[in-house]
Amino acid sequence: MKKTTTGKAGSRAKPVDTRSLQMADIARMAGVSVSTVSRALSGSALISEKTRTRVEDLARTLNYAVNIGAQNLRLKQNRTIAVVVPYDRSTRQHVSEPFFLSMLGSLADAITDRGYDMLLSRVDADELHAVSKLVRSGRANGIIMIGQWRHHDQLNELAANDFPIVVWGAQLPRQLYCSVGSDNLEGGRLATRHLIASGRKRLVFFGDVDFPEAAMRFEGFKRAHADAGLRVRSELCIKVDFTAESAREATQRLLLSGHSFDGLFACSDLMAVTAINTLAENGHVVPDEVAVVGYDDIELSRHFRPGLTTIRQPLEQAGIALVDSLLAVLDGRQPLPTVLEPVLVERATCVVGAKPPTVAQRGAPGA
Amino acid sequence: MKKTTTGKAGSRAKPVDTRSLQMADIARMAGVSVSTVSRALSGSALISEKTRTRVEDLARTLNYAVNIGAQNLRLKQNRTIAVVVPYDRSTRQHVSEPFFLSMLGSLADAITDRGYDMLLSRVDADELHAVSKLVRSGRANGIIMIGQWRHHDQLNELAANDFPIVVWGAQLPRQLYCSVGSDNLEGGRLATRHLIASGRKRLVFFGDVDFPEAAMRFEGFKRAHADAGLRVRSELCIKVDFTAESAREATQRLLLSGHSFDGLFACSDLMAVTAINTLAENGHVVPDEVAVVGYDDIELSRHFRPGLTTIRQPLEQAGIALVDSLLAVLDGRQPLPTVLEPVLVERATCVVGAKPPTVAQRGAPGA
DNA sequence: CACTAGGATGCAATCGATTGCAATACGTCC
DNA sequence: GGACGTATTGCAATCGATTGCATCCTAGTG
Repeated sequence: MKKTTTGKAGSRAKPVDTRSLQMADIARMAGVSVSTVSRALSGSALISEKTRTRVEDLARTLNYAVNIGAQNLRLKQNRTIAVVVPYDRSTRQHVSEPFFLSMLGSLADAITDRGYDMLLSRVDADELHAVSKLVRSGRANGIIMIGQWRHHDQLNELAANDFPIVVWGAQLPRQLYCSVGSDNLEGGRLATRHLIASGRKRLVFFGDVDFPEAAMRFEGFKRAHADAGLRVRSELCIKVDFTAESAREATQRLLLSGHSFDGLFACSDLMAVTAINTLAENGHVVPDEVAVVGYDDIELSRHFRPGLTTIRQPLEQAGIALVDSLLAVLDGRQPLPTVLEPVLVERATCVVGAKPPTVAQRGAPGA
Repeated sequence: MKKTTTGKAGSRAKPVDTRSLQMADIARMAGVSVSTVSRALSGSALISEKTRTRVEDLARTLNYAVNIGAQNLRLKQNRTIAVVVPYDRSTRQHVSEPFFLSMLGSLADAITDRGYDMLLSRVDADELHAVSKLVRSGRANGIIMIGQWRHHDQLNELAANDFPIVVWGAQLPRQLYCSVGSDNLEGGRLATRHLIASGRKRLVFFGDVDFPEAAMRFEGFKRAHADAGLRVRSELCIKVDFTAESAREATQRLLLSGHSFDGLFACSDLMAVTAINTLAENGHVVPDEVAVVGYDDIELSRHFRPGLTTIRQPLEQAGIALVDSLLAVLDGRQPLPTVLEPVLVERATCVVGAKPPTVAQRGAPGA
């Protein structure tokens, strides 16, 4: 009942099994040894022109492809990079958050371009150490993790063991792993400075400073205030996690609180957009009464009206930098963290019969 | 200079190489054979309780993980599903198109839940046959392709050779492969009927009927007209591909053409949103003058104002159906195509001081 | 013609696991 | 005490490739 895997041609009964063609088959048909086929297909100089052509033609004709698993096993390589998207059970944030998705696209391009395969994996953010299994088990050569979350220490521990990982996120003190991220402090400062420059004085901050990225942006928020001789109003600094619901709630609470404000810096476009919508639903005009600046410049922002001014993270560069850094790590080098320059993307408010994008408006505080 | 791989303990010099731990190491340390370790770790009943515990503990302590490559080679499996996102050089559409990305998230979840890994791969839409290499080379067990594009025939050819593939897209006549998709005809009909029900009579269609999905939606568009005793105005049916630029251009050309219209059905939310913005920039009020319905219900639409009425494709179900169908195919069965029910998502126009979402408005034709 | 250099090819070990079958150990029963 | 059953364990083949080394063949040279 078992398949007798003799060297005989065997019964060519039904190809139903799609039992893949192997080198041995090609070898037999070409009348040479497996070694020769292997060498011919890998372009070894040892093989004569004539033989190589014959083997190559045969392989092409039969639609043969080298079994990568076996090849990898033998060569101890695998040309695969795992991209890990942690998800947080508590905030229920997951892979479909728009920013992550854009990042994925950018990574897919960069990885493919370099001839690697991309393995996409989600892990519970509380089980980050589990990712090491991807490498230990030979699934992937190395890992790109999107976001540090609250797990700087876990990441450090991994890196301490020479684990090939590169992280998208903030550059932190005493960081053992290589990171790629935009300059969050500068980003926060740019956004805030923009609001201040347009005459806003009572600025709201939306973000969760438990996340390193958000903490840095908050730092920038404070610096910009200091630079302008303004003080940060702690009652306007609100902890909002990266979900739309959280932002909606926070906005409503803010309106109810009665604190006045005329500007808002949100740590993500999603928050910003939700805040704007919530404000509008409550009869407040954006940007006249409240100017809003977001972060990330996701696809959404490009189509949103009123135009959402935001801080763009150069995602394409990010994908490339992440991949190249990881390849460097795999190559035994120790690449330095990459800090990308965030860019303020100022979008004109294109209301019907759009006013020119004047910057120095002054509106009555909301609520 | 070469590594002498003798059975000796060898020089434990530097673990720099991170040369991975193997079963042989565990075996040596546990004082048993490799076979025993393998059985112990895979929970074979042949192994005594005592030995198993010892081996398991050792493995855990040493942070050992079975080399999946070798395991797969031996077991002739690989528990990996490749998700292929074709990109089209001509329309320059690629993986970051919002709808694709949402689909990815949904697939990642479904695949992970079933204990498979997900390999993400982009291929040139003109080289679709190249995907078969992923399976022939043992990279993945099967393939989920997102979108049929214009390549029904190529897909059929693959499927004819018992190639394990499942496709997200329309169900077409004489289709050999398994597809999962929403009922595009019904979707188009729903959207159109909604426009007609709100009193619109001169409807624009935006889409590229070279894509089967769009063609079906157009069919629904025509049916709804017929049902209502209206005629389709061919001068208002415009070929627009799935990019924002194309939609913007088309809208402008439409406005310049002087043809009057009071409703618009776009084959994607991206088109719809772009059209709305372009209309607004040209001084036209949506939805008063022109009512717009999109397709997909991407994240963007949830946050867009005026609220975008759209046809939702149930992505979560889609991901699950795609994965389960593929698993069925891999299991040798022939799953039937899945047709998911599209849903009309009606969003109130939430302008400041929002009017109630009355449906029966009648506006002056644009341009 | 014998000898050799060197080009082309094949043999067999190897990568790190799994598993059929043989071998061993131990206890029980006649 | 010997035969036998059962519970464990190990040996060795195998998965599909790559590659060091041996072998074979041919042509060139003295």
